[in-house]
Amino acid sequence: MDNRRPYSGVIDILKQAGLRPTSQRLALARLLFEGADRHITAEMLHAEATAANIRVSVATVYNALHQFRRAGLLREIVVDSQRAYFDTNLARHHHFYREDTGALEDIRGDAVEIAQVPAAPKGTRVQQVDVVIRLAPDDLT
Amino acid sequence: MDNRRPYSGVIDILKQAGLRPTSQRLALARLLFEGADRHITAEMLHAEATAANIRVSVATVYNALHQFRRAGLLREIVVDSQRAYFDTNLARHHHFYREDTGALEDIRGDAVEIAQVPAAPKGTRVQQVDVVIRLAPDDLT
DNA sequence: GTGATTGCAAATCTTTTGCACTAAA
DNA sequence: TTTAGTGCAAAAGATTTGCAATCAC
Repeated sequence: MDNRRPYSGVIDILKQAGLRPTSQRLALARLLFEGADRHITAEMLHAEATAANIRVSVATVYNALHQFRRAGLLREIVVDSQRAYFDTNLARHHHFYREDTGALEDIRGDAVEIAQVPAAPKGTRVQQVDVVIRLAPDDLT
Repeated sequence: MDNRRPYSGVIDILKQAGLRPTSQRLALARLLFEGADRHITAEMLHAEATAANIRVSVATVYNALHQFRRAGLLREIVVDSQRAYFDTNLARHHHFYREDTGALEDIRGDAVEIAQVPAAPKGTRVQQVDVVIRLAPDDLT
């Protein structure tokens, strides 16, 4: 086996997901998975890649984000009806969302207790329970 | 006072919201508020208006929806990062969302118990707590 | 009248698609 | 090789904007 290549951690992540470790997927995966957990939009990721001198088209960023999501490497967070956010934190958790700035912040899963979740309607099953706490600036004028 | 006009209920709703009861606002408000509570997108409302022989432009539908929301007559529900849904049910409540069909269903506010909601970060206040239970078809293959 | 409201079309923004080109295996 | 992946530009879908025409008061 060839273990001399750098970034083998990220390469393995991609391989296990059944995705060819192409140079742009690798670069995007490094931005996403090598640091701390993060919340990101396609536009943000594309800008970061560009800033890091990685040439990727917007289409490829969208492709990669959705491939990563399908592979279970990312989770989509729906907090804005105009743009999609992705979260690298896969643990069960929830979010604070500042509507004015668009900033997202994690809430640990065990910090919110949801009791008596109603049963799913007939013919359906619960896929996920999302809790979003929307925040506004606390202007104490 | 002139009470002979039809739809005075809806007219009053608009007037109290500080919105001139123009013919298209009136027609849209009737579609929205005269029946049972409903979940609707701009596109759906425009199609309904058109089907009811009401001539309104798409832009006016968007304007009206946002004016109604600002006036507190509607609530926006964020369940899809591509389109905005509006809800005429103003009571505190939550939603089931079928990702495959886009169908929304209310969950009574008292049917979900959220315990230990964490405090809002410094400088912010909680505006709203949204719980979305995402549903998938229960294929018992 | 006159200021708010509308319609229309064009613009904008995010996301997707089609297709020729390139690169991984 | 051969097939998946990429870039680009164009298309698509939702929403907003600019501005002249129209309507409520």
